[in-house]
Amino acid sequence: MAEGISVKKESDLISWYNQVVIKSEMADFSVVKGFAVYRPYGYEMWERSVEYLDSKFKSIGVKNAYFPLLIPESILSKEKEHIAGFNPEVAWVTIGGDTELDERLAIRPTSETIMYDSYSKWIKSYRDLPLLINQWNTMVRWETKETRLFLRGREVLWQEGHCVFKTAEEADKNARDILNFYKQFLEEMLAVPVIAGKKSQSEKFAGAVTTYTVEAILSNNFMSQAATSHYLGQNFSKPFDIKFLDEKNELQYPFQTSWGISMRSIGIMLLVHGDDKGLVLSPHVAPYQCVIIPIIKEEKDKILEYCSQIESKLKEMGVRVLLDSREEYSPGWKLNEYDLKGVPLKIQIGKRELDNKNLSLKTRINNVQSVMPFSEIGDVKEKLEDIHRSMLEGVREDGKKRIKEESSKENFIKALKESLYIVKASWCGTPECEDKIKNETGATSRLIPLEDEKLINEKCIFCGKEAKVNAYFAKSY
RNA sequence: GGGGUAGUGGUCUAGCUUGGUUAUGACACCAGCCUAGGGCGCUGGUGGCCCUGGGUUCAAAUCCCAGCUACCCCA
Repeated sequence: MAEGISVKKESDLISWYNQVVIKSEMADFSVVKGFAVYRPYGYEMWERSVEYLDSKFKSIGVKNAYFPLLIPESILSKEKEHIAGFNPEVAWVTIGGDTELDERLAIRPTSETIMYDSYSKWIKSYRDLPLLINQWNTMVRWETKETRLFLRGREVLWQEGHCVFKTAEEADKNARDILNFYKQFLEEMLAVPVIAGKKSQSEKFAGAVTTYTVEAILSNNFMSQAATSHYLGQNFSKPFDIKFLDEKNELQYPFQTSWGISMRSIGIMLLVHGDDKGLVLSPHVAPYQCVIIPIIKEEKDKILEYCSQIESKLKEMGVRVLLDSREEYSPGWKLNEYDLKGVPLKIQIGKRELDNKNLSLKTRINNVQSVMPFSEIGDVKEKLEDIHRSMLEGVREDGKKRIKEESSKENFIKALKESLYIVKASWCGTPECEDKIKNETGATSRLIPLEDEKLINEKCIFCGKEAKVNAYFAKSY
């Protein structure tokens, strides 16, 4: 059984994170670097996430499909920027059995190329568009940096959507609509507030025209990219020879999007909400939304019967509930255990509750205790919604305080170097300037707001040239 | 890409400097008893290729080299 967390979240975020993830039995390291084991308690949250997102995608007509794991080098290399971006982290298959392959095969780092090879055969006419396909799979990127459970692996569970449209407007709208789904998912399911924006030239996806992103703010003033959605323009349709005849019988290259969210989103939720006692889960993804802990001194049978009564009532209401009537563990032990596991609501039932026909509730987020008459047990659902809301709003408020508009270069560098706060500043947006910022501070631009904003300053905060946009800067996980 | 730190039953660890009986302790786990409002108590028990491979030595958990894994710092 699990033991407590021995590191404070504030003093060492990564040690704390590893302990929380492993001790709560969400995930574990395997023998291969960067390849994690996701255990039932963690995987169940991913399943819930998949279910939510899948129905969102399907609501706009996206269908699921499956494309091969392996991509021939010649196909992967068709789009120049794309291969240049991914080449350093591709894992290759070069031998089958004991036969050297004529052409090496990439384990997909992402599937644009292999999918668009098929798309070029399928798309002939405007009547074939839009083509809206998604796949749930895993990809492999050979990370050389530290790998982390959920947050950065060499093998990553995710979904990748790949859509094709007649016009640029439709495609760009699709990329933005999907970004909005991601934002909704992160906020409604994981209680993680995010900021939506565009990526800079150097941070965008290799081969994209525009990369849209949603980023979460962390307690150490880092930002973490939770999902991205790319408008690809005709960058892929041209090299892959995807063409359609329009209504006027003219050949056109279509416009494309690709978009993905991975298990990293779960890791971000853990970072954002966890505390020194362990996980703090939103009721919307928690495997158990509440746990009933019997406290037995006398009248054991009556108390247990009352517990079962509460359990079946909650189940009837559609609440995911666990009745832990194991006698070999004390109530105190169980309270700590379910704190570690992040169960949103604990219900303690002893003689007091039995006699008064009520329930003692304790919330995970703030450890507040309250008493509820059994007759009002229907309010538990509402209580769970309250928990989700205060998790979301609490972090949203906290996040706002971590962002500062800045126009002094000196403060900008100091703030980023020491992660004092997230800096919003006006910026020229060039890759050269971004490179220098990264070298000097260790931070990068995380996003540029979607809507045009009034510039904080007319000059770029770093190089002093003409500013083009406002941007958020922070170190990132 | 460069440098550093660590790896001992499931977990955390002692031992390593200065090589030498049966590898230390706590927790967890198993059996039995006892218990219950924030990690109950007692008794007994199971469980180790001391990360892997090589080297030095009469002798290696201990010294040396390499690899693997995790973590940290720098670019």
